[in-house]
Amino acid sequence: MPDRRPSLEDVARLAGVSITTASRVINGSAHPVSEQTRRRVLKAVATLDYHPDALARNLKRQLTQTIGAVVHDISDSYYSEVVRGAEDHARRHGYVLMVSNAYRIGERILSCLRTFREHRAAGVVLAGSDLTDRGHWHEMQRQVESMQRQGIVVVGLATQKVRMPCIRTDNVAIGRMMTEYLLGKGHRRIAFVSGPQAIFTSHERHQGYREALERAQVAYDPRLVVWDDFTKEGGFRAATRLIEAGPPFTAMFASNDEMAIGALLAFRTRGIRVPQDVSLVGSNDIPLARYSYPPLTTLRVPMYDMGVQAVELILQVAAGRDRAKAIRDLQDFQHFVPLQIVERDSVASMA
Amino acid sequence: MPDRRPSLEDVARLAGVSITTASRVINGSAHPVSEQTRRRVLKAVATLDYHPDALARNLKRQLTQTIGAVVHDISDSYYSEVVRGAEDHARRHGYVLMVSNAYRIGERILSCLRTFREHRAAGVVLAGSDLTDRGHWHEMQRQVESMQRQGIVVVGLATQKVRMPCIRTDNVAIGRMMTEYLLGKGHRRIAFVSGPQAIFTSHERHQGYREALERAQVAYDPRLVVWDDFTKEGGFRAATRLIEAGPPFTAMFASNDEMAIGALLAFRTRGIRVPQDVSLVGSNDIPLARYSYPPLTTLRVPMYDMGVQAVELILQVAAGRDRAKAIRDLQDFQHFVPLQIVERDSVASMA
DNA sequence: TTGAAAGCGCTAACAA
DNA sequence: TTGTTAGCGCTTTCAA
Repeated sequence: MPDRRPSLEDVARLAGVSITTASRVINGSAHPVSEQTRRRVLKAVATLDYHPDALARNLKRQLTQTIGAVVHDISDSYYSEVVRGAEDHARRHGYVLMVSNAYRIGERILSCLRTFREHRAAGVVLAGSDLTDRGHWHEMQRQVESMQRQGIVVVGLATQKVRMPCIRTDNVAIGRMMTEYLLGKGHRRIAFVSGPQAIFTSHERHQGYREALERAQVAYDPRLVVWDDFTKEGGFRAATRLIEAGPPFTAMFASNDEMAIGALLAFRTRGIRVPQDVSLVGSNDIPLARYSYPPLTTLRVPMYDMGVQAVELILQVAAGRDRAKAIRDLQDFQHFVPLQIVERDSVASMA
Repeated sequence: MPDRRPSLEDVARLAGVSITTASRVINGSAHPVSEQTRRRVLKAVATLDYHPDALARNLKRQLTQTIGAVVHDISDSYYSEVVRGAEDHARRHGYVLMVSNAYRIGERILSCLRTFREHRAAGVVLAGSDLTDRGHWHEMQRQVESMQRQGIVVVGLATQKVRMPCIRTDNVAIGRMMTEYLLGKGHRRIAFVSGPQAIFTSHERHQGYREALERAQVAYDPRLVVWDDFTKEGGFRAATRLIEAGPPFTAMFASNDEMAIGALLAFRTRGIRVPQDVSLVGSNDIPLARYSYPPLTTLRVPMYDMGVQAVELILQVAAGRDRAKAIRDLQDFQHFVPLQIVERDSVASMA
């Protein structure tokens, strides 16, 4: 066996047929091939341990079997669930998924996009890239538009300042739902632990929080709101600040579960009991949420499905004839995934 | 601007130069190009919004800029940390990472390997694929050997029955260390929650557990050992079974943190306090470990670094001249990463 | 300093 | 039923 990667030509030569015939057999083409020839080719493939070169094939076919995913940080449960769904679905359809962590760094998001397009991805799933930075939009706008124009679908998983199809959550609704839930339990002094200022998701959830308060005629108290990272550490810091410097509160809404887990530790550290002393809710329902202590009341976001659906959208377009047109038609497509509150044990009524 | 993806030829034509010259400018070749020409080309690139085609480039160059990663399940913290390290490092060197979840299904692992080689990955990181199934080894053996022969490095992150370079943990040592730690705290009845029978990692940790017991002259009691999935659910189930049907124990060693988290819930559900009633240790030190209640005493495994190192190995080989030879030389390379116990609050002394 | 041309491995239109 | 051939978009000798 050769050290070099065998090519179709090697197979054809060994089987004593033309390269075309070999190709036909290997691809299971509809074109008729005699049983005997077929066998000879297959034999040669086995002998040489031949594996087709996807690069050459895709180059020729002018299409590709890859999809890119830009995420904030793959080790954050939210993104890993999304990616898992995306990968499962991509693989199911013979596509491979390229993944990149962009850590919400504008330049890095753009660079991932560039890399994926160079690799001729059929589409890109953009998660955790809803930066509020205006300078960044501009460049994104350029990049995404030009990708779309060239037939590469870019699907967003959050509010985007750039026009593109989205599979998303209604973050304002999330903020409202959780706040209303707490209000419904009789809480009036509700602290809000927000995600980073740098992304829209945070602002939207915060807005939902305000809206719910307003509707319930509860005054909005800015001292009850703290912004930090969407991480356990961020939640810990935010809750700590609130406990130490903020006015008293009977409930807290952490804008994602990771932060809620961090807040839980902050409370524990100070001997504050959840939910006896303070109630707590998160959002997203990451797998961990039911294993925290106490199990976290939160809101289920179908992360896995979002990954699946984003990929499905890409697949749809890729399968069509005029991709650029299909993309234009989808420009304003927005699918809002269903949301559902999951009640566990971190909330007490103010009865 | 065209809907079609512009090619180098389009750029050349617009700039009024040859395709060769355009290529030289775009690749920053050492070959001299007049300043004026360079500018014209760059201008054309901008106008057309040209992005080189990585497929064509790699096809020609006979190399590739991609690395594959086969993991068990990307939403398991262990793998997502490894992948994060791998991706960061790959990207730093201009490579893109393709990721696949194989869920420890033999056929699926093989299919990922096939896909990656077809896509001409420079190498593949194999994590969570240390299946004990003999039928599977055989096929793996064939596949991996043929990949290595063709210059594709396959790096393992766990014991492999197939010869390949590995960046790994000494799982027997892990089993021993944690058990000895518990013994050192005066525990004698130590339950062991093992990972799935299907992979070597579980058996190795189990063996370490036995060895430590033996050295300490503590009888091994099979009723104190339960096997289940390496997940929170698995840990919950295993601990529940142990509590309900097993003989009494004062400490439990869960072979990974996820399972420990699950066990924690099982204890809590039954009003068993950790560490007052029973001590608990896990392994790996996933980010969550310090946020559990109580914070988990565990063993730090440098997951991120393992990903980095696995990719580094691939990069080294890819950069060399004779790849197949470099791979042969690395065949038995085994790097054992440093391990360190992290003491938190889930263990009490039997003083 | 520039360009012509060969060819990476493959598919598909066309011919036989 | 089989084969010839023209590229896909790019890099890279080699020649001018």
